[in-house]
Amino acid sequence: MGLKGQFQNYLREQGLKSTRQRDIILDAFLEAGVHLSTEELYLKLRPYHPHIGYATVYRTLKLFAESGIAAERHFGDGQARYEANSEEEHHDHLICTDCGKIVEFENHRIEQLQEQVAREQGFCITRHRLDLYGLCPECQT
Amino acid sequence: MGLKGQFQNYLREQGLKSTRQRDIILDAFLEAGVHLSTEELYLKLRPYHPHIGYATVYRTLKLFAESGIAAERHFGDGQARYEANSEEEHHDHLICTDCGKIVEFENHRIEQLQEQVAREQGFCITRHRLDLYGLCPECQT
DNA sequence: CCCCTTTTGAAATCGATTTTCAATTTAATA
DNA sequence: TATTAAATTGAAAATCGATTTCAAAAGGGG
Repeated sequence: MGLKGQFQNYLREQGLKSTRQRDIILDAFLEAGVHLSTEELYLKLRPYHPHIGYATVYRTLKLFAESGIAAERHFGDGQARYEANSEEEHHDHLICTDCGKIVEFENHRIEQLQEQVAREQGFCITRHRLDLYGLCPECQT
Repeated sequence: MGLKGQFQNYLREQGLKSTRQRDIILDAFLEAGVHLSTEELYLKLRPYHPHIGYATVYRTLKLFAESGIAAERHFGDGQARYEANSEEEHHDHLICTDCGKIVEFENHRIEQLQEQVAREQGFCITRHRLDLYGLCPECQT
């Protein structure tokens, strides 16, 4: 099942309603790719759907996060960003501190080591974040 | 040289002044251990030094970060936190999502793998953050 | 001590986030 | 299909932490 179905399920389970706005916002969100802020998504929508308010975009993104189809992230620029949780697979980020480019990666061995570290401390991990900040190839003068 | 000396050096180099407030705030900061927010440090100081304003604490913590003796961190609760940079050694965090407890750890192998991943993408890493969120032993019912 | 620069503290401002509230929409039920 | 209760919407207001302003105070070299 895709993220759209997953979201519909969540709405049903919670007794929430499926609305035109939520459909539009979800489509735009998925289409946009990753790492949109509330404001960016709002501005992207406005030309086509000027009737959709900022508060609705804000609330809908929160709802995406609650439903598990998206995750809220903070990359240090003071704005929350959301990324779609494409089934199962998790990814971490390489962030260029010069141009802001974000590259995703995955490394199973690192994840294993994280589990091991947590186990040693008696922790049970539910999620993690690993961000590597530096310069991308283009920005290394 | 300790962090205090390092900070005094920084002030001298930059032509900034050493003040009573900065000394008091630095002492309280170092004594408190890690991970204080501006507000927490301000409240901690207030009973003993009611004359020190919030803005001064705020500015002084920023200054600690600039001088390199502290680092600004965000753990997702919307508040910036500062931790002392005890010489050289870097550490990552295990964060309990229930009680908020923060445990530090270090794993050289993970750092090596991070370097490797970055190299593969052509990135040159300057810093990273690795936070593991989950339940601490006490909070696992 | 003088003077210039930096710092301080209270209050104002800022920008993002979150809430409020009346009007509207959804969807279950009759 | 009409009714109705509950959820949603959008604009505006409120909130929250972070940051700046500005006049008064303090540091520190000469």
